[in-house]
Amino acid sequence: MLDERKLAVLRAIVEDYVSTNEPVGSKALAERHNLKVSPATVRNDMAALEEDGYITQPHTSAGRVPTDKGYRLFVDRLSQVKPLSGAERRAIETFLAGAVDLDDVVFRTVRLLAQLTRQVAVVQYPTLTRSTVRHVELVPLSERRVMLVLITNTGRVEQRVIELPEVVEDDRIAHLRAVLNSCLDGCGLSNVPELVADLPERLPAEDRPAVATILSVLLETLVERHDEKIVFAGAANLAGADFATGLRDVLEALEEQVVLMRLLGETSTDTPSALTVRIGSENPYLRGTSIVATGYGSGDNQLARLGVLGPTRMDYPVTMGAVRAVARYVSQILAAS
Amino acid sequence: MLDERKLAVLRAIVEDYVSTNEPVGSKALAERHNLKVSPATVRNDMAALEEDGYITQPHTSAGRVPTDKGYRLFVDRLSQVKPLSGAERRAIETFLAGAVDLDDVVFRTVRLLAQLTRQVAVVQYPTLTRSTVRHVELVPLSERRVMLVLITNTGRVEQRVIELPEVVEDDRIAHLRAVLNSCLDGCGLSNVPELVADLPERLPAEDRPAVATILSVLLETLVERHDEKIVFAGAANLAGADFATGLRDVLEALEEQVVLMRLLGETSTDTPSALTVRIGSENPYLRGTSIVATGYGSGDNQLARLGVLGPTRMDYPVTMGAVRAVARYVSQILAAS
DNA sequence: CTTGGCACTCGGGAACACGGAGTGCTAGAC
DNA sequence: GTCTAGCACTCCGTGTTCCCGAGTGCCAAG
Repeated sequence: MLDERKLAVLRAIVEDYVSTNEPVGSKALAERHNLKVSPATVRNDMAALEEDGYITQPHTSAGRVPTDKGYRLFVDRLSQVKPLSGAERRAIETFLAGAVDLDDVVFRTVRLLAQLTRQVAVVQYPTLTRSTVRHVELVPLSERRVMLVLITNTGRVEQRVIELPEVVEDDRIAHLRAVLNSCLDGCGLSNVPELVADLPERLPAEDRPAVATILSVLLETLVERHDEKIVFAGAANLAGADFATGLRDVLEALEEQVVLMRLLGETSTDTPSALTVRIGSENPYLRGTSIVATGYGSGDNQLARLGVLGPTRMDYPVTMGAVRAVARYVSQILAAS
Repeated sequence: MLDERKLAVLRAIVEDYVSTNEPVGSKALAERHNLKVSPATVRNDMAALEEDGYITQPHTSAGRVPTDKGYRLFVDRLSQVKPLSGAERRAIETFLAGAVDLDDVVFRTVRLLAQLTRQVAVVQYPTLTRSTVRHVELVPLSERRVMLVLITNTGRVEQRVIELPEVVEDDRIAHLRAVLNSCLDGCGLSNVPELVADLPERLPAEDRPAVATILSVLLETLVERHDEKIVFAGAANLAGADFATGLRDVLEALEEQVVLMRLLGETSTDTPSALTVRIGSENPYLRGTSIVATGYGSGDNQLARLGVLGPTRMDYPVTMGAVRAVARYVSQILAAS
């Protein structure tokens, strides 16, 4: 059905359309890519490709434009991920290496990815659920208030101010901190609830109200944000492109954590480190956009996802190369810290 | 020069233009606002206003549009800040009260302000420089690494992982923590450098390398971010409006912390809690946009600034009301925590 | 000083023509 | 059977013209 040459024609159409943003016609195609055949032949192939739904024409007597299905075939079979240049790689490395804390890593990553791809970059914060407790800190602030600080092995820090039901002396707090740490240190966050379940019973009765309050806040902290935080950058890159769905919808989705989450995470397949590409109508919301995403984190310990979002008419090989490279580097950085 | 009626005409022009987005003509003006005079008279007044540069006409034989100077006069003398409705006030209160930590307060504030004004909201994080140390924490992570956590009275938390030059035992760390806290607790951040200056000398010689490392990181933390962090929300609200300078520039500025900082902060007058309005060309960058901003924080202790950014053609009274109200509420929330 | 009248000016939309790029089809060449 | 050349056809987009209407500026009268 689709012989070699038809595939070559499709590839050429995608490439030309992506770079020129204009429907591509048979004549220009036969010239620019040396297909060794005449425009008429190309036309026949195009007719076949259109028949099968890979391309379409905006109007009679205009050139052809790839459909979502066409892009899909292109991504799956006709293109190779394009590796970054040496200069780009070095730039990534030095830029990410300068980060001082987790926030900074995420911030720099998203900026970098946006700049590299000239699209909107999206990065999910490393999930708490799969990480482990590195340290729990209780800081007395005043007689009735303590601050709970939870530090994970990914460098994430969560803090809460807790209003205690009664006055608790500082050395009791210190003791409780020691108990908590001995109990939780190094444990996976998802195990925390069961690990602290019997804690009140193992402590003096007079401490129980305070302990209960603290634990409830701790548990709340764990469930509340576990993988919700997402940041984006590069919105300015949307200004030029025109979206089927309207710019407004895209901007709204970007600020809606939940939607963004779905777009990025929906595709957590069994191999999360693989590149995921979702094209146009394959997306749950935002039908007019494409998303190139992947997981990051070292090896088996996948932390979260990152990727870029852009118009379906994007340069997939380059974008995929950038996403993959950035994911690798940020994984390295996080593993090292 | 500008009698009562001319001012009324200017006010009417601004109001009509803001609500309709179309140049307003003499006839419509005389009808809609009951000015008790004929269109011809209004035309004479308009000619005078144009002569003085308060309004302009896009083309001959089109209606008039306010200039930046016209908006300025409107804001300064012709309008009153419009207070929020009771329902809006209650909504603000409950929405902000639900915040769990500083990040959350800032996040909710910026979302709220964007939604309330249907513009882009911008909020600067409470500055470190004017706040005080609430607690310093040193958490041993491994033999050669500790985490430094700095908690301020505004609820801000900064943390850094520090690589020590040599192995330091845990009880030395604990001692150092105690010393640091007794030395810094409650002190203004700007005083920290001098307060820790002689610290190495007051400690055993063997600790000095480690202390020096830790202090240098601490000082770095203080200067690095002191008032740079700014977040925005509501970019989707830009989709409809058209900017003189082009949407792309606005989006770029929003992601450039430095530019945003200048836009928001340039106007730190001697009374920072006052509403600041910058109209169009009065802005350093982004000539085509207006900014309504104010400081927040309780009374004399101004923490940072917040505001909204939109097209010069915006509803100033309403926007100013919303900005002022949100600033007040967030000040309350922060003072209480 | 205000008002009604009037001539003038443009901007923008509708109608129209036209050139060009691109297509589909068919008949002939390899 | 597959490729190629030629040809008629179809629209898109652009440029042109025309016209209407909203709005103005000016003038003379109340």
